[in-house]
Amino acid sequence: MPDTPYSFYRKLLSFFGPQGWWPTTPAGGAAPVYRPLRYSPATPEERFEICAGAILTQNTSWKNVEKAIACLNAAGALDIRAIRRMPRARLAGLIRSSGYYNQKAARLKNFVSYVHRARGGRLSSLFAGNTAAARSELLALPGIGPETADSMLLYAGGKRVFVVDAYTRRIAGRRFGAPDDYAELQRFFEERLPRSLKVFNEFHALLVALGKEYCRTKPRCEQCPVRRGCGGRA
DNA sequence: TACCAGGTCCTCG
DNA sequence: CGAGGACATGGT
Repeated sequence: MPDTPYSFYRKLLSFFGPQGWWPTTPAGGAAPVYRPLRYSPATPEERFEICAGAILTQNTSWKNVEKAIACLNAAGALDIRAIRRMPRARLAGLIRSSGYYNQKAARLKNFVSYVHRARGGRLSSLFAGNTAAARSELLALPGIGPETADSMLLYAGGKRVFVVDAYTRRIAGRRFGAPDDYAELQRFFEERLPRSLKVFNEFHALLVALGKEYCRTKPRCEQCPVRRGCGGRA
C-alpha cells in the first residue's frame, strides 16, 4: 500500500527521530546545536541566527555554514546591529567558509537594513503579523527566494509553512510523482498534512535526512529505511 | 578528478 | 517562460 504524505512522515519520524531543527548556538556556546522537540525559537537572538543561517545555507552544505556562524559568533556579529554596521568586505571574510561570500554578505546586509528600517530592528514584529504579508516582504528583498523566506517563516517565525528544497523535490517526485514547481509542490504537501507546526517543522528536516543518506542523486534504495511504499518513479 | 551541497538572480532565445 | 551560467568553499 502506497504511503500518503502523512504516513510517510510518520515512518520517517519513527526511523530518524526528532531532528531538532533549526540548529542555533547556545548562550556561551561556540557552534549551533540541534534542539529536538522545540518547535519555536525562544529568543530574538535565535530568530536572527536562523534567518542568517537560511541565507548562508543557500546551495551550500550545513557544515560550511556552521563554521561561518561560529566565526560570526566569535566576532560578536551574530547580531542585527553589528552586521548592519560592519563593512561588507569584513562580513564577507567572516562568512568565507559558506561560499558565495560576496553575494551572501550583500544579502545579509540587505536583510538587516530591512529589519532595521521597516521593522524597528525587531524580527518579532515581522512574524507577529499576517504570514502572507511577511512572506511578500521577505521575497521582495534581494537574495531571498521562496525557500529562504519559507525557512525563515517556519523555523524563525514558528509559522506553519511547508518548506520546499532540492531534497523535497527529488523525494516527492520519486515517491509521489508530485509536481516540481515550488508553489505547486508546497500546496501538494500543505493540503495533505495536519495543521500542526510540529509536522511541518520535522517533515522538512526529515526529508533532508533521508535525501542526504538514502534518496540521493544516485539513490540507495536497497538500504533505504522507507523503501516499502515507494513508487520509485524518475 | 569531478561532483555535490538545506538557492537566487540574470541573461538569452 | 525555460535553459544556462555565475556565484565559491569544503568534503568525498
